[in-house]
Amino acid sequence: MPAEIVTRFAPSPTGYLHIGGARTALFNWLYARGRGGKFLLRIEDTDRERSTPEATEAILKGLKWLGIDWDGDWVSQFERRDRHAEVAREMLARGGAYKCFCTPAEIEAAREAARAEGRSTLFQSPWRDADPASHPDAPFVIRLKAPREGETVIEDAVQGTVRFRNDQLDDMVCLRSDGTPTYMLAVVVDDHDMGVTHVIRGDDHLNNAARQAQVYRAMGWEEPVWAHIPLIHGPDGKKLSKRHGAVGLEAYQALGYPAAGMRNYLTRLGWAHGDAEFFTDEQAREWFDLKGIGRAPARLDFKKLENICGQHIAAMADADLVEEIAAYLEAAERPALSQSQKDGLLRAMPHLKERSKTFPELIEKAHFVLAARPIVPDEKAGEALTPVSRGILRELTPQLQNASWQREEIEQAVARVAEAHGMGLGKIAAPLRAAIAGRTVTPSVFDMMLVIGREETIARLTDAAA
RNA sequence: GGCCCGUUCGUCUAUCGGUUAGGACGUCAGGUUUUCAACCUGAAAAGAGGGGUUCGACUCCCCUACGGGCUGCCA
Repeated sequence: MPAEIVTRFAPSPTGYLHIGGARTALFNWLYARGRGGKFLLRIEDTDRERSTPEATEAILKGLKWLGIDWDGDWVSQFERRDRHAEVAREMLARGGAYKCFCTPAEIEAAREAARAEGRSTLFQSPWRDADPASHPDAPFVIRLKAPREGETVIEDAVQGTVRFRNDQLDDMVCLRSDGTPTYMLAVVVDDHDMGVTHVIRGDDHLNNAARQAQVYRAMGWEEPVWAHIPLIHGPDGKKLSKRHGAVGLEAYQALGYPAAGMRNYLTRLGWAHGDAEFFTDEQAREWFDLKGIGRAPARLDFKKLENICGQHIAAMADADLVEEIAAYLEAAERPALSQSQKDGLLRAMPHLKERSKTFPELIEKAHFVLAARPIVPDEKAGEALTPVSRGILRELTPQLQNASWQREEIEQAVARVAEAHGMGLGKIAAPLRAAIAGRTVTPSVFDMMLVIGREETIARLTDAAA
C-alpha cells in the first residue's frame, strides 16, 4: 500500500496571492484532503531582493479566506539554506556535481555569441571534468553534473510521458557563488525532506521538472509524482496579468464573491468530473483527481463565476452569510454593519440570498432593510403616487403585521387586494420605492413587507405615501 | 533560434474508435411574475487546417498554423 499522500503549495512571496496560484493550492489541498493525506505550505523566499513579509502575509490571508488550511507551520525556504548547501556539498562529494569558476560575464558573452551565430545558448562549463588540482582560488558555483547522453523522462500525471533529450539540458547551478542555494536545488531538497509525494504545480515548471528529476537521481532519492497543470489565462486567452483586472485573490474577496463559490469555480476551471458544475466542498474532495485535469489553459469567465457564486449564496446558511458579508465589507473597505443592521439582514436573508450573485448585489437589494430609520420619503417620487395605491397599503397593513405569516400567504393576500382594486402587484411597489428615497433597485414588494412589516414601519411608510 | 506543452459551441467542459458530438455559463426568442431577480419553454452555437492508420475517427500517428511555457548565480 502506498504511504500517506503529501502535497504542498510553494509560492514565492513577491506580491499578492495570484489567482492561478490559489487554484494550484486548491488542487493540492483537495488532492491531499480527499485522501486523508497532508497538505503543506512552504514560502519560497530565497530571493531576498524580492521577498517581503507583507507578501507572505498576503498569501497566508488569501489561503485562509479561501478556506485552505495547511498542516503544521509553514516552512521558510530561506531558513533552510544551510541544509541546501549541505546537499550541494554532498552531491559534490558523490561526483554528481562540480565546481564551476566561470564568471557571469564569461557566461553571458558565450550566450551572446551563441545567439549571434544561431547556435544553442546552452552553456557548457569547461570545468565539468577539470582536475580539482587545477581549481583556482576564486569564487565558484556548484553545478549539477547532468548526464549528456540519453534522455530524462518525466512521467506526468497530467501531461503524460514527456521526454527531454539530455543534450538539451545544461548543468544547472545549484549553489551560487555566495553560497546560497538556487530555487532548482532548494525545491528538490525541501520536497524530499518534507516528504512530498505529489508535486502538483503550474506547467511553467514542466521543463524544470526534468532538471529537478536529475537532482533526485543524483541523490538517490525517490522521485515524487509529477502533475503539471495548465495556467489560467485572461478572458482574451492571454496570460493573466494586471491588464485583465483582478489578479490577486484578495481582490476577489473585495469584489464580494463568496469563498465557497470561488472554491467551486476555481476547482471546476480546468478540471471536470463529468457534467458536475455545482458541488460542495465534500463532493469536491471526494471527486477530485489528477485524471480530470485538462491539458489546455483555461480562461477566466466572470459570468460563470458569478453564476456559481449565486448558487452558493443561495445554498449557504443565513447566519454564515451575514458573517461573511461583514468580512467582505471590511475587505472592501466599506462601512461595517451595526448590530441592528445585521439582525435585519438575517431576517431578510431567506428572500435576499436566492436572488444575489455577489455580496454587493445582495447588499444593494437589501437597501430597504439596511437604510437608517426613520426612512425619509422622497417627496418628489411620492407625488406620483395614486390614491388607489395608498389605499391598498392601508388595507394590507394589519395583515402584514402578523410576523408568523409565510411568504406565500402574504403573496396571496397582496394579490387578492390588488385584484380587488384592479391593479397589478408591481404597482404596489411604487409607493414603497418612493418612501425609501428613490432607489433605482426596487426590492420585491413581498420581501420588503416581510422584513419591514412591523407596525411602526408600515405606519411610517403609509403615512409617507399618504 | 532551440526545447517542451496545448488546440471540441463565444467561455468552462463531456466523449476514453462507432453518439442526431452531451451538459453548464453567456447570448437570442417566447412565457410567467405588471418591479429587480428568480423560474419555464425554445433557438443559434464546436471537433484549427492538411495528410495518414482503420470497415469506421473529435478520439491513434505525422505535418502545418495558432496559442502558451522554458531557455538566469529569479522563483
